[in-house]
Amino acid sequence: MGTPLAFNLSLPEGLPQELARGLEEAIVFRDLTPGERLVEEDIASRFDISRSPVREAFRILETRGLVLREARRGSRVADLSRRDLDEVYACRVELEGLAAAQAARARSPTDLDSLDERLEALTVARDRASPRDFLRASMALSRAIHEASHNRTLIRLLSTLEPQAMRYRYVAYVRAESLMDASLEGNGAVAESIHTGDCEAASAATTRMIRNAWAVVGRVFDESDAAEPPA
Amino acid sequence: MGTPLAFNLSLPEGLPQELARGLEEAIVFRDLTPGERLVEEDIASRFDISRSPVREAFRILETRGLVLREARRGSRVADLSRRDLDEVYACRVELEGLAAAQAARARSPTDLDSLDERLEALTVARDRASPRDFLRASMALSRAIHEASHNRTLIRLLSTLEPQAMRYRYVAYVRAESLMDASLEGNGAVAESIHTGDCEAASAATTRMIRNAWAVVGRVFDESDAAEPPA
DNA sequence: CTTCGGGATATTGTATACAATGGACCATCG
DNA sequence: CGATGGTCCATTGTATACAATATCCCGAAG
Repeated sequence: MGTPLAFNLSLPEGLPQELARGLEEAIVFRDLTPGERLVEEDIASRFDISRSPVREAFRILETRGLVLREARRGSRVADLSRRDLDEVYACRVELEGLAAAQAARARSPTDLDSLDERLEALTVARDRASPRDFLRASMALSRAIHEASHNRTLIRLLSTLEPQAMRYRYVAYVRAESLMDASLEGNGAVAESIHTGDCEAASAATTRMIRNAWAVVGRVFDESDAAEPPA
Repeated sequence: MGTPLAFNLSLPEGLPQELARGLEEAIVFRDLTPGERLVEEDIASRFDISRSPVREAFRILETRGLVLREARRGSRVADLSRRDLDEVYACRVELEGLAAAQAARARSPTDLDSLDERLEALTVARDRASPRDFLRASMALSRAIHEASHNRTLIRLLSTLEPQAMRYRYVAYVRAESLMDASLEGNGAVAESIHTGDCEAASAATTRMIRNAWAVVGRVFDESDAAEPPA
């Protein structure tokens, strides 16, 4: 297990949200390991806050599939498994494809600027060859695409699905940094289609990219032992 | 506005979940009207409980798109709009299609029994010509299909999407009861494909059914003034 | 040696108390 | 008469206290 929870709480967006963001990063980057128990009082005292915002943060993470809560039995970090990976990617293919198509149709000039900006940042992160930075940049770009769809319901669904996917991507990027190149290339193609306004192309480029990532990330996952065997 | 919150709390599944279920029905069936403010203390005192479980219930409903929460400004029932309707249905086409396809592949004998049972119940509800009963039965059938996919991530996503759709379906069924016939027929076709195990057919039947419903429900919605004009 | 039961303990679920903030109302001033 | 500022109040956000329950440990019985 990694560094235990070394982040600070600012509060521009509410304590629970801020805490959830920190815990989410800790889970994605494996500072909190799969299956690890999360005790409300522990987290609360660690950040010198009460259990109320901690509970709310746990609920947020539960809707993102990162934390499992069982009534009166406590919470724990969700396990990683090949089955879960397949579930997440099957959903991503559909929803990301839809997001790209709608983004290509509904995009605004502001959206395109945001897209270009974040694609540039992704390139920079790739050159730094840091899986963490690359993933963060990739997450930001994805969100920009989702926003460009101007479909708030879709954005809501994707915001609860993407963090779950990030965990598998992180495992894969650490073991095979070259994967970042493929991701960068795929995202470039998607961005271009969105610029053009070609819905079909945007959707096709996206589903192709994600299906490809699915295959590779899945292979790397099977070769690693990132999964926690059920105790 | 309708009967204000006339349901009781049993507690087989936790107080917040039970409360959320009741409030969800109240919102779907318009006992709580779009835009209506939801004050934690009011609900709490009405059911003789404290604000804690009420807050948790609100959060659950927020993830289902039924309640909007703004920091320190309180919660209110989400508005209905043509735009929101289109957003929800665009997502449903993709996710329900995927669920049907995976159900056709992964179904177990138990799943098929459950499917038949609920399809039968749907027929009965149609004959009763009660939009409420029909919707409840329809929701149960949908869930059975989702469960049959054995894709927990997909189930999670759909459980946060479907309640939002129910609101629009309710409005439409009240104004045009004949819509229930179309729904029954569509669901029959889907169930048959799942029985057969034909993924393609199951997916196609589902997307066809939902796209058709989208068109009709949208038309009825436009003709009604179910939407709350932004104050 | 294993199994069953009972009590202690750790942890969550709920209730209540307190703090902080946003909005409304009203008076005053330009 | 309209704008501006200040005070009050309604409501949420956070903290703390209390209740309930699942789990673990240990001892006794088979």
